[in-house]
Parts: sequence; structure tokens; C-alpha cells
Amino acid sequence: MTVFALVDCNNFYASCERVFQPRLIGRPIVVLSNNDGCIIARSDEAKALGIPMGAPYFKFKNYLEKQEVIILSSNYALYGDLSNRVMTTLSSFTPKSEIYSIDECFLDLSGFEHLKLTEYCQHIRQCVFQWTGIPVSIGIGKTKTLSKISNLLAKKSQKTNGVLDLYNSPWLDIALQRIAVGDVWGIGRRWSKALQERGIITAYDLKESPERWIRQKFGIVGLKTVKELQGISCIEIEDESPQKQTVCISRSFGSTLTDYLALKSVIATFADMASCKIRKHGLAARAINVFIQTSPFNPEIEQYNKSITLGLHPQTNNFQDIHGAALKCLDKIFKPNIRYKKAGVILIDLIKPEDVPPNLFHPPSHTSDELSKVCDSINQRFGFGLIQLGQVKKSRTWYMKQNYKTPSFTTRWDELPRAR
DNA sequence: TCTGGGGTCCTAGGACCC
DNA sequence: TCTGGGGTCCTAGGACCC
Repeated sequence: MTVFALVDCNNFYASCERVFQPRLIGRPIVVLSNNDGCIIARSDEAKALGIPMGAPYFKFKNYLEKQEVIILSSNYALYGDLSNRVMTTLSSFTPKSEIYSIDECFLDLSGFEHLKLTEYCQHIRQCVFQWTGIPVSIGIGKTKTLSKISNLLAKKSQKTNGVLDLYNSPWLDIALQRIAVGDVWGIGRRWSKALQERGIITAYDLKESPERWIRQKFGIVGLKTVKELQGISCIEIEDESPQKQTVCISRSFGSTLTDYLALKSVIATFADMASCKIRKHGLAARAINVFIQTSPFNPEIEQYNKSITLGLHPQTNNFQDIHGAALKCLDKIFKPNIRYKKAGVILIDLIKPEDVPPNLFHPPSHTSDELSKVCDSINQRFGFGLIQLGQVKKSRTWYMKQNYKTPSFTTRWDELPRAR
């Protein structure tokens, strides 16, 4: 039987900001999404003020100021780098682990029982904090779903000191009764509502609910969740990260765009970013999707949401190919006199070029891809967008709002923290 | 005025094949 | 008038995750 442990960073983005700005410790912090749109992370102090997750920033602006909450734009360069440090540290404690998200990691602790799991996890926790400055909580269980629940309770209860082992615990059922069904991993808003209407309120209720009904109403995915609650593992730890299937670059604009040339510049930039990203992964795309949208929150204006998919034959990760294909897509869906608020480029059906069988009708192209490589290295060194194809009109009007961003302390020489 | 971005998986239904 | 059965593949949409 596998021993599953879930390590989850506490208030990850807020904690990252505190590592290099100790004056933020003990103060309420919120971190905003791109474009300073929504509140996507809160320190414990901010949670205590009743600030909800995902709330639009403009609705809480006054309240936040009155409460002297520290407001920060998201700094993904910093969070990504600190995440790598945490994950590298964690991987030294077990041969098998799975990075699940920027701030979560599953560990397979089978075979470590002789060290006493709680003590071993306390040790892991202390090392992560000492080596990276990031506080984490750890939950242990017989399945991924149960380790998630243990983690939730480890965070909630002070006396666990950040580690809770429910692997062989007589308290498991009592613990499950304390978890709302909507807090179970895999149960979202829709399903939570449907379950509650049937009188299934807690994780324990879900564990005990009739399997045939679950299978019929929530499919195989729902049934797996119930089985996992029963202690029957259905979702394994995947230590080799599966190959990406899609890559998406999309943004909301700081203000609306109606001008074709402005939108063209946006789509071209997204296409360049997307192709750069798949080159980094050594992948090529076999199709591209471009979408443009109006704001769904403004019913006054004419709504227009359109997307189009175009096959790429043969598959490609070339700078110019993808740039050109994206603009061709835009031409087909662009409609004038629309106030666009968001757009994106998705590269689909990604594959390693060496895995593609040779095609009689589309022999591999002989054009060198040196240009892509050079552009990548220049853009990486000087910031994305320094070099682009000539068709792109230099326009920054759509750029995101980021009014409260901290320096990229760990990834840019000119933004290193200073010791005084 | 102002509401994120990037993913995965499953399912139902239609097109098409023999 | 009477109009099969079984299979695959693809796509769009809907749910979920962080």
C-alpha cells in the first residue's frame, strides 16, 4: 500500500513576497491576478479580515485601504523560482514525487514508516522552511484524495503543527465529517450543489453514498473520488510528468480594443510567446487556435466571442510559421466595431518532432530554424518583445495593469535584493 | 471605469465506415 | 408499406484542478 503525502505551501504567493521583504511578516497581504483584476492569494491576516478568494479587486479596494492591507501585483518570475527551490528540496526526501502545481507536491512515503511518518514530515517541513523560507503543511493518507483532506485539516488546526497523519488513524471518519463536501478534491461548485440537494453534506456522507447513483450522475470521475475517500487508491503518483498537450497564451487587456492593427499586434505577440514556449519544451504543434472575446461583465455592449482552429501541416514550432498562422486565423474571425477585452493563442496537439512518422506529401522543411533560436535567446536576455517580426506594430496600449509589483528578486540581476 | 490564466479529463452526439 | 447493427473517430462542451 502506498503512503501518500501532500505537501502544500501555506499562502504561497504571500509567503514568497515575505521571503525578501520581512517587513511584510505579520501584516495582511493580498496578491492580485494579472491586470490587477482579482484577489488570488491572501495571507492569514487578510483571510481573517474576511476578504474572499477570487473577488474582483475594484470592489474591495476601499475596504483594503481602510484595513491597511498590503496590495501586490503577481510576480510570477519570483513565485516560479521559489517553487523550483521548494520542489528540489522536497525531491531529496523520497525517490518518488509528483509536482502537482506551483505550490503543491505529492510524495510517495512508502517504506518510510519506520521513521514514524509524522516525525519525518516535521523534519521535511523544517528543512523546507530553513532552506527556502517557505512554510508548508503536510497531510498523509491512504490515497491522494485523503492526503488532500489531511492537509486541509493540518492547516486548520494549530495543534497539528502543520503535519497530520490520517494513514491508519481511528479518527479518519471523524475527520471526514468535519470536511464540507465541496472541499473534497474533485468536487467543484456544480457537483457540490447537486450533492447537497441529495443531503450529502460532508466528505463522510460522500464516502457512504450509493455508488450506482454516483456513477450515473457524476461519471467515472465522481466514482473514483468516492473510492478514494474509502481508502481505495485510484489515482497514482506520476513521477514522470506527462508531455504537454496544449499551450495557451491569453490575456485580458487593460482597456478594450477595437482597432484591427492593435489586435493584430496582440495576437502576433501571443503567437510568438506561445511558439517560444513550445520550443523550450522541444515540442511542435499540429494545430493552432485563436480566440477573441468581449467582456462578459458588460451586458451593455455588443457581445462577440469567436474562435477558430487551423491545422498546421506539417507540425511546426517555427517562429514565423506560427506567427503567420495566428494572423491568418485573426483575419478570419475579426469583426469591426467590437470592443474586445480578451484574446488568446492556443497551440494544440503538441508532439515531439522526432515522434512524427515521415510524410510523403509534407517532407521535413529544410529551412533552418536558427532565426527562432536567436530570437529566443535575445528575448530571454532582454525581456520578451524586444525583437519581433516586422509586421508587428509596436503597441503597448493593451498591456496589463501591474501597479503593485515587487522586484524579480531572484531572476534578474538588476532587481537583486539589497542588504544595507 | 475596473472581474486572471493555464491546464486536464470525460461524455455525448454526429459523421462515417462496412 | 417495409428502412440494421456495430464500430471508430472527431469535436464541442462541461466539469474539474490550481
